Amino acid sequence: MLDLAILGLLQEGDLHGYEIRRRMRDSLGLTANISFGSLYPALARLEASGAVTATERAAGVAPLSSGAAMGSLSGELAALRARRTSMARPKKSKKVYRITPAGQAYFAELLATPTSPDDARNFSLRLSFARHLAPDVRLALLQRRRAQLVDRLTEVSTSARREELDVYARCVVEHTEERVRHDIAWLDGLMAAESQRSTHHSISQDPSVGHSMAPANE
Amino acid sequence: MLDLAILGLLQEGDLHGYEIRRRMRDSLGLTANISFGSLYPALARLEASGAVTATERAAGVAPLSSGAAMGSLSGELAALRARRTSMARPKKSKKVYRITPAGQAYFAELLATPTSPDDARNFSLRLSFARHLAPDVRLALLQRRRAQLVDRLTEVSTSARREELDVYARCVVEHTEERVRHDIAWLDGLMAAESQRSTHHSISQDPSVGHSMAPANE
DNA sequence: GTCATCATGTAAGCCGTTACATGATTGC
DNA sequence: GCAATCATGTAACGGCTTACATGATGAC
Repeated sequence: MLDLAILGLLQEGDLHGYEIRRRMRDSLGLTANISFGSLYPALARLEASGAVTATERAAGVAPLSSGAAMGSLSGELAALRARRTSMARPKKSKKVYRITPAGQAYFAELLATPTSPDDARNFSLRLSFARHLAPDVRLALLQRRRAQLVDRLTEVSTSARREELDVYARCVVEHTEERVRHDIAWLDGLMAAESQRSTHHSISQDPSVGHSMAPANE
Repeated sequence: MLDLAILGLLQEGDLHGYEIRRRMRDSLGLTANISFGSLYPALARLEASGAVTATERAAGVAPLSSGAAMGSLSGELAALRARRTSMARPKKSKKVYRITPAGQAYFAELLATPTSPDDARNFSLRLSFARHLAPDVRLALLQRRRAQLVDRLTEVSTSARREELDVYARCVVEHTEERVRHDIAWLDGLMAAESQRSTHHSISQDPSVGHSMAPANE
């Protein structure tokens, strides 16, 4: 789950850990901030497994962007220069992560693999990265989620001992049910949009819009 | 969290583990079934700490309540039948749990204590049991939750780099935001109902309605 | 110069899961 | 008698949190 989120964010551009956390909060549908205690070990693991590479940015180095398009080259140079000039090996410095081809493969695998506790969080995360999926896989994702919600709805209405519940418990159950219905309607809307897109797919293949390959911002 | 749910359900009447699990699914707002691997150890812990007592049905042991009010009548019959028919001490039998005064105290403490990861699940659970709370504590619970959601909303709208997101990520974020707004409106409705109730509190103190002290069903 | 914020990490532990194993009850 | 379901448990493990510890950067 964490791996998927990290790799997905790194597809948009190079980032350091702190920034990854911020984006998880407000780019993904995540309710709560992920903790550093799980983020940094995850990054270390991904680096060890070759899914990402880390370039250690030393103190007082100019940011990437100056003139060129992709930043890591100047970044590496800057890091080297900084290491030469000032401190030999700063104990703590900003580490910028970049996804590798192996990491991209891993990401694709994670994204396509259905997960066993297929809850809302998992689904939201996958949907956030849905532009990396083939249209049919994407549609399957939506349909699978819809089927789950429908299952849950019928299950809830079947039990139907709602009259025995007190006001508060009942209102929680009803609110839950309402939310499920609402989510189903939402999914229906998304699926409709999907089929519309698929009819126009010869015109614009890539559903990505308004996306700038921004480097890690400072 | 689990302890709170278990004890809360046992306040409605005696239950065995399997039934507790079912009620967690459809009486509480729980999305997924709790697993037995966490439920049974939790029950064992609660029993060891004296918060609940377990009467083993069909073990030749008479249930607690011979003549008294609470309704384990069917339990007694089952025990009698089991004693008549077969083995003296079956290795596995249905265990019916009952909350103790100590358990009720523990429940009250858990219910009133605000939790650090104060997420939706925690809130739903507490709200389900809100009839056990004093009106002011209940209102505080609602207000605290509302404040959190509002915080989150402003936080999300502050970041507002939504334009940089692709269609899918953006629609996830927007749906999340919409859900938060909807939840806030829901809470507002609940709080309005609360203040209405408080104006009539001399007429009916106990907000519990339509609740039958059902024994563990078979 | 010091305070808040940014930034990276480690250690301990909780809470829950999956997978496994077993026994009792009920319907046919 | 056999299958499905009800019912109780154990063992191993995983993911994520809190609390702790440290260092760099920028504002004032």
